[in-house]
Amino acid sequence: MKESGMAKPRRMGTETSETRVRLLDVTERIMIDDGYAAVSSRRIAKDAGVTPALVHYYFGTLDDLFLAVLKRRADQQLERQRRTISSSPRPLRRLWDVSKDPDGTALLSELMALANHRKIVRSELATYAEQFRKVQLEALQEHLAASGVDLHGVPVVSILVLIAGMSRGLMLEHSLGMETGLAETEAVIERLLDDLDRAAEASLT
Amino acid sequence: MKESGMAKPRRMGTETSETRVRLLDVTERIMIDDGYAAVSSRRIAKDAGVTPALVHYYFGTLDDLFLAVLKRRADQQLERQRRTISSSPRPLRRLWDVSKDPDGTALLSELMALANHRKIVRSELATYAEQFRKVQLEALQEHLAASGVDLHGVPVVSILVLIAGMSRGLMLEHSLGMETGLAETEAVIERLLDDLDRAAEASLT
DNA sequence: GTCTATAGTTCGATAGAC
DNA sequence: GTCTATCGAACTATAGAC
Repeated sequence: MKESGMAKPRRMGTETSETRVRLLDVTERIMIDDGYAAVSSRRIAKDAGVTPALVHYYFGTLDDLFLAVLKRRADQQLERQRRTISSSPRPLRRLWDVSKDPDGTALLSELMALANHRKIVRSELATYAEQFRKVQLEALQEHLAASGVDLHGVPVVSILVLIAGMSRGLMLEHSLGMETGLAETEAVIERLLDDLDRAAEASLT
Repeated sequence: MKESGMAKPRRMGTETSETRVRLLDVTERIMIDDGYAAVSSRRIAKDAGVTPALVHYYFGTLDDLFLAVLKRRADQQLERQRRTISSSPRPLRRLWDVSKDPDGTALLSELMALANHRKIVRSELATYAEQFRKVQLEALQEHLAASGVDLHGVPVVSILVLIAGMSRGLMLEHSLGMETGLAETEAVIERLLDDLDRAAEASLT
């Protein structure tokens, strides 16, 4: 299955085309720098040095393009994510550092905003996001169960929700130009995660 | 100062016009329901039952309209916010409940997304957001200092950043259709805030 | 595989009548 | 205070030449 559903018999570029990859790269960059609303076939074409028609040749509609951006990112990260948690000695801190990546966070924020008024993007994004959380939860639960660390009644999944929410939140406020409380809060969270990681490490020895 | 800078000598409606208020209401509703990208003079006019030209008559440009939406909301909330914290027996829980308001959170999220590519919106929003945080911080610091509660090294401002970030985060994930971990995490945060509130109350008696 | 040309929309904003 | 009429620009998407 290379494209959505039983589409019209229209010509469409191959998955491996270099141009296709470049168009995805350019689209990601526009979304990160100027927001999803700045994405148009003309803008993409201009930035990529091709003509607007090529965008439609490769992706059909803009919805399909957004879905392709989402799918590529998500597939890239999913397997890596699973390994990250189960192989790192400090999985929580590692997860936090990965979540803090400015580009990734910005792109995710834009996709979430986009999902607000593109039904197909919403359902795809929700599916991926749930999948991510479950993969992370499984790996983390395994890790913490083995170490027998005490969370004082806090569900393991809440640590993941906290990491996801606060990395997005801090990044958003920072890119807005806010300052009050950001650095302190980042430090508090990192200390918390480090403490948990260390406690888990200690119980394992 | 009723409008931005030394604008052209163009006619413009009064601040108190009923139509103007209705246009602001309709614009807020569109942003909350369908996102800022759905806002256009034609859409506003249609929903408000007037003609598109009226939007420009009252607000000039769309930027001015967005700024008016922001200003009205912010001014409404600012004084109320200050009173909320210093008058409630459980200020943190109260702040959390207010922050959870779906409409307010959605509108703020849209304004933040909008700020991503409208310079003037960004700087105004950042100014207001910083002002909010400082007002909250001042009131909260006073409250907590009087009660002498122990935060175990967590800065007071971080509680505010947490409330802001997680209320937005939980709401975003919920509106996306996600489920895993949301209810548990909301409960954890509310327990934490309630505990702090109770501790502060107890030290005051 | 990539291009030109273009149809068909929708938009912001303004001028000027009422 | 509200309307009609309209200009000029940007956009999505397609058909068909090369």
